[in-house]
Amino acid sequence: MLHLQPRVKVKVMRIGLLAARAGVTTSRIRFYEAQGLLPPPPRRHSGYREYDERALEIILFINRARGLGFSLAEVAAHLDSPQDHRRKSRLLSKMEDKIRELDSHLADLQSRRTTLLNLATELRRNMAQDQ
Amino acid sequence: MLHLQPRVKVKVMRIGLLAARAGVTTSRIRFYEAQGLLPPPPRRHSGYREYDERALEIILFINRARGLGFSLAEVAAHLDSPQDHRRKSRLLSKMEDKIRELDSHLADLQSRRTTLLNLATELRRNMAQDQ
DNA sequence: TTGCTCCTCACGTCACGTGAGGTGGC
DNA sequence: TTGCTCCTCACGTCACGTGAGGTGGC
Repeated sequence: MLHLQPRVKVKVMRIGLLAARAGVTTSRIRFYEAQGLLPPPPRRHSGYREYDERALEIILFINRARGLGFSLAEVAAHLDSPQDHRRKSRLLSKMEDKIRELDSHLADLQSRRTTLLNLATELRRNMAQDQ
Repeated sequence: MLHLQPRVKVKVMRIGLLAARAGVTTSRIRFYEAQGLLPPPPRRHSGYREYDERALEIILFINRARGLGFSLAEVAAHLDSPQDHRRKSRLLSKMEDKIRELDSHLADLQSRRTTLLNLATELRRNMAQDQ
C-alpha cells in the first residue's frame, strides 16, 4: 500500500450523473447555479463541474418545493435564510400562505369548470335544434 | 339640410375609449392586433387607430375565452375558423377537452394541498417538541 | 402653452429548453 | 478517430406591462 486515501473520501460526480440522479436536465442545474440556488461547485482543469452529494440534496429539495407550488424566488429565500429556530416558523407561515393561495386558485378553477359545463350543455341543445 | 349623412353611420372610437369599455389596457389591444387576433383598424391621418363596435365584441369574446382558460392561440384558431355549422361542434369538443384539462389540474392542486397540510401539521408537532 | 392621448419600438417577466459552436476524455 | 460529455452564450416560450422618446388635438 503505497498510497493513503484521504481520511474523508468525497464521492464526486459530473453534471450529467447528478442530473440523472435528480431527474432533471443539465441545463436546469446550470440555471439553478446562475440563479444562486445552487452554490457553484469546484471545477476540473477542463472546466467540468464537480459535484458532491449535497448538491443532489439541494436539487431534490428544490424539486419538492416546486412540486408544492413554491416559486424559485421563494425557494431561494428559504435556502438563504439562517438555520435558526425561527426558520421553521417562517416556513410554516409560508406553507399556510400557500394553502390559502391554493384554495383561491381551486375555487377559481371550479367556477370555470361550472361555466364551461353550462356552456357545453347549452351548445349541445343549440346544435340539436339545428337538426 | 345641405348634407346627407351616410346611410350607415358607424360610431368610431379611439383605442383609449375602446380599452376602457372592454376593461383592458391599450397595450393589450395593440398586442392582440400584432398577434392577429384583432383585425388592424383604419387609421386617421395622424396614425390614430379608429375602432367600431365589432372590435369591442371581439375583445370581449377574447376576455371570456381567456377567463375560461383558453390560450390566445386557441382563441385565434377559433376566430380564424370558417363560420359553418361544423364550427359549433369543433367548439364543443374544445370545451370538453378543456374540462378534462381542468379536472386533472384540479386533482393536482388537491393533492398538493393535502401534502402541504400534512407537512404543516408535522412541522407544528415538530416545533412543539422543540419547546 | 399645457396636458392628455396616441404612436412605435424595445426590454422585462418566469423557469427553463434548445440550439450553435466549440472542446475534454475514454 | 469516433462519439459521448461537457462548456458558454444567446434566443425562444406566454401574454402581456412598462418605459423611452416622440407627436396629435382640444
